Amino acid sequence: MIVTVTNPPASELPVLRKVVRSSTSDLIADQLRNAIYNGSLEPGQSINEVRTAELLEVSRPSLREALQRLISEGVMTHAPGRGVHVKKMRVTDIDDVYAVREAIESQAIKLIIRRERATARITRALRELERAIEDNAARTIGDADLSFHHALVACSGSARLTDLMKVSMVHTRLLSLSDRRGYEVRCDVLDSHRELAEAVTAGRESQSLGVLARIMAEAASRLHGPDAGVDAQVVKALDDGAAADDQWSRLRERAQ
Amino acid sequence: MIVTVTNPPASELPVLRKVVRSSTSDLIADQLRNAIYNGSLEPGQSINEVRTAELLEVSRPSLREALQRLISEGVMTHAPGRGVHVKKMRVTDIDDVYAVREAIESQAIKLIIRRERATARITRALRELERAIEDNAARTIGDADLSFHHALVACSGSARLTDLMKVSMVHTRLLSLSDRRGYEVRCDVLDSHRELAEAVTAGRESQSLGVLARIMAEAASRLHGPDAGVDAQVVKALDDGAAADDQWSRLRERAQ
DNA sequence: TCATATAACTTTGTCTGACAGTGTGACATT
DNA sequence: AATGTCACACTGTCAGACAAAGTTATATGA
Repeated sequence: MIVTVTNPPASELPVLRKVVRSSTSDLIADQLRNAIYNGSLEPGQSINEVRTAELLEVSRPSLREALQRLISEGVMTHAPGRGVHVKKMRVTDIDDVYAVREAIESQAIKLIIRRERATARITRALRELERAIEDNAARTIGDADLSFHHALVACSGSARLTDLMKVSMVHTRLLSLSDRRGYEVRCDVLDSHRELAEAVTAGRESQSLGVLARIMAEAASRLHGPDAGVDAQVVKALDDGAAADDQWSRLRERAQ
Repeated sequence: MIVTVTNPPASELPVLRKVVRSSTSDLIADQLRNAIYNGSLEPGQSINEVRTAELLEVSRPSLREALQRLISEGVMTHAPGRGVHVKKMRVTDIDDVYAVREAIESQAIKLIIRRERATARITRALRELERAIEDNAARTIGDADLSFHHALVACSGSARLTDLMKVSMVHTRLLSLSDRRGYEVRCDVLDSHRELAEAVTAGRESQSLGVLARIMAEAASRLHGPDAGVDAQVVKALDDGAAADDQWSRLRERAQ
């Protein structure tokens, strides 16, 4: 069989991947989203368009495009005439966010089990969680916790569910950050998550769903808890005080 | 107790609602989304920024903001250097969209039953569906079908699930519109939906979830069906040929 | 002194115009 | 037939502008 050398079919060059070029507004949205996720931008904080655009060295239109993105993700809110603010979660948001997460993750579990998908990522994420708990830093544990749930959904192989999970992660983080008690974690995270990982890996559907429901309910009730008040005005920073990204600490100051 | 007359607390004037002022980009996004939903804008069609902006009598930046919105909703896609196109669903999208819908609607059902929420809207939507089936117009039936599922989720009272359902509706519509056979509906929609409505209203959780799963699976398999090919290049218009909005038929022509 | 009204300032919302970079199609060339 | 070249169209991004809306500060009157 003769194969021409010039212009070989894609299958012959499996090394080459589709080139990904992100637009400016994509990059801006990513930065802002990360800044929110890691606490550099606090809930309720307003985004000054000119200053932020200057800081990022982009034009105002590009920034505004990115903001639209974040607004439709529910990560920022738009107050007409008053601009864009980082979404500040209220008490009513707690159950709502966790309802969505239970929807996404339950479905992911069903898909994983029914389609018998590989669960290596989940066990790997569980090990990361174990390690984070040893370090005993709330922020690290929180990250590992969310990563675990992301891994769970990613295993399902559903692109859309995985995307939804990504924004739900930010929502969850915003819930904690909007809580006046700041960032907290339950001490029994590891047990329940290990149980979940094992049940999913073993293909025990109803048990998995049960454990998941329990995890969600407990997380929600922790936020609801006595004198919780996600509604609070004052917002505490993350308790391990990990140095926030330089750029964004600057932004936080300058953006008033 | 003395209450000042000026600036009365909101609770005293329950008639007054928060004024909603939509931004231009909001309105544009709505128009484009509707145009996609009712088939005026076909899957794969590209959006010429200058022409579309002229047509809507808005500036290019405002249009671009709206497009960002739609892109992040997964209703349009962005090809770098080549602009924005109406999302063209592929075979792999079928199961993905229905997986998300099952996730959302299952959770909605659970919430409705556990929180014992009113189900009037569902029965009302069912009656609309009955009426639409009598008319025997595929497009009307499709609308009523989706409205039913939207009503179901809205009943749950979860704002986020309801929002997600709204975009899932457009995704579902895009699935049908991307199918070369055009718009079709199963003849047994009514039976299954009536069964679902009754089960939910009666609070029978597992039965409801079962019926829902069946509805989703059947809808997906219809699209997968023999010689289906959502991947198809040619796209048939809606079969009842309801006159598409004047403005948008113009756009379709002019936007190439 | 407190509350309201006026003024000054800031910021948003939107538009116009501009221009380099990239994609596209026609045409010439090898 | 494949490649190279050119012109054109469109996108991606920016700077600047300005009215409208919000915000803060100042002045005025009870």
